[in-house]
Amino acid sequence: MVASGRASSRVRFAPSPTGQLHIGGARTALFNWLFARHHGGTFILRIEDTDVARSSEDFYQVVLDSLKWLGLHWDEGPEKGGRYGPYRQSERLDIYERYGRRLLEEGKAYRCYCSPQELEDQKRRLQKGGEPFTCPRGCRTLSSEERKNLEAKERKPALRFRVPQGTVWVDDVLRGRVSFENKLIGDFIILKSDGTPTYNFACVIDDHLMKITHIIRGDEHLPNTPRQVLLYQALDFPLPLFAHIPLILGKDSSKLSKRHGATSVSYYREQGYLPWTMVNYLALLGWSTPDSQQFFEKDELIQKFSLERVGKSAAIFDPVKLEWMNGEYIRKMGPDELVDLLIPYLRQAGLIEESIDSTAHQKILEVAGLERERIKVLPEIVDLAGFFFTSDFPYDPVSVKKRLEKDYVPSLLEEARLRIQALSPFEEESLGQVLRRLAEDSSLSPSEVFHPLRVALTGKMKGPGLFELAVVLGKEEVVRRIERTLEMLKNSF
RNA sequence: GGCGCUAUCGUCUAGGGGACUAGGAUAGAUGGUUCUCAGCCAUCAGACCGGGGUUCGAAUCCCCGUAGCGCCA
Repeated sequence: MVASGRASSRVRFAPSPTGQLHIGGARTALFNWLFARHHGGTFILRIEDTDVARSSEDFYQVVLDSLKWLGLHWDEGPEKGGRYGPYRQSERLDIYERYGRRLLEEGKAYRCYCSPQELEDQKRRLQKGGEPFTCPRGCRTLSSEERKNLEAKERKPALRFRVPQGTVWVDDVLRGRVSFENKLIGDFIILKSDGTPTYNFACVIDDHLMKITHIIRGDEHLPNTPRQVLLYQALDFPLPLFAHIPLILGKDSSKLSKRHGATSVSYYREQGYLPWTMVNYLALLGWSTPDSQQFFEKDELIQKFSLERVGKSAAIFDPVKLEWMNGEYIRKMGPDELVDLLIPYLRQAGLIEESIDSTAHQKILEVAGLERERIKVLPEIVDLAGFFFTSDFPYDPVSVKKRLEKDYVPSLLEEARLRIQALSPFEEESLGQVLRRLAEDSSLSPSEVFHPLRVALTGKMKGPGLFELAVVLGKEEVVRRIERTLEMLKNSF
């Protein structure tokens, strides 16, 4: 099977702007992009927006933005141009019409005058009998006189492809040779009565005109492929190579669709996932290396990717593993890089100023260093580390009850306050010594000292090391927070 | 209803006749490290859809079922 591409490989991703770019579409785009980059070929973006009712300019923009965010930049397409444009099908209607006329003149297509309602009825009727589809009026064999009659009634015809007899063989890079009986396909519409092309027709013409060599697309198109192959043959176009990649399914194992909710690329972008996490995770849905490698850098992924190692069975999208992977990538990141990503979220939460001086930056850097192993998605930084930036943080009731509302705590905090105040220098090591000494002097275990103090300083039971976080807060602030906690306890008892 | 695709731990997967007491990742459980959480380390539990063949030998090849999914302006 010829799955290897040459430098002249041309592949495309052809989304419909009828919704957000979803995970499945992104994965298809990714495999095409990887294939092109691996072989030094060309990655083309084509917009299939002939369905005017469902397509929108907003979605068009979202799809482009999502692809860019993922880093799947196209070589030809909207905003980029290219020799084979236009790259939006809505701007290519005259082309489809031309080819439609050609097939009509060659007798390979005919006008069909049946109404949608008639066709619907016919379909239901035939479905029961298990018969292949034929159009109810027998438009296939209409005489010119009958045709004239119908046209006089102003009924607009659709253009239907005359499927020849025989068997179509589809050679698929991943699935081998699949056969379909022509007579079961039935003459299908190529141009609707309003003049817009059907998916199969527009797709074939564009793929040919854009010189696509490898059609890598979702499995759901495999049943469409024999129709397309028939069109290639009728139009005398050379066949490209097909590769139908497995679908991505939702938790309920039905096709992952917009209905599943959190399935759009933009959603994960907003939720604070890193673009490369998405790419890496998506690559692993349906593709793997012999050693099941989990992490790839960009160049490495391009270098290792191959169609041959794409699996055949559908995969369920697992947000839990995606989250894990995002956490891993956050931990791998350099501190400066992480800080840049965190700042927008801290700003949005009103925890830091618009402008950040070097002191502030330094503090964020330290906080990032302390919290990085806990962050799985970027916005978590707000809940995790809010207390570093504001004294007005919430006290978790459970933590207060469990760690602060004890008889020994007020005197302990009072003593801690005094000793910390006297402490100089205020460093992790010296603070640790002081607090351990305090435990000893009070006949308490270190934990009995650390835990209440942690809640006093952060409002929570969980978080970074006590000494580390205290040093970042600074002595003054630590003392202030202890005082405030004492005040709070006095009032509640 | 017809046609098509697919079928290994809950999930993502490795495996392409003997190296399989079926490997890795994730999620789960347990223990260790530690002031908590997270992380890290160690350990455990967990799968070849069913039935027939082919073969000395089948997760791997073939057939039939079954199930899931997809397509049929």
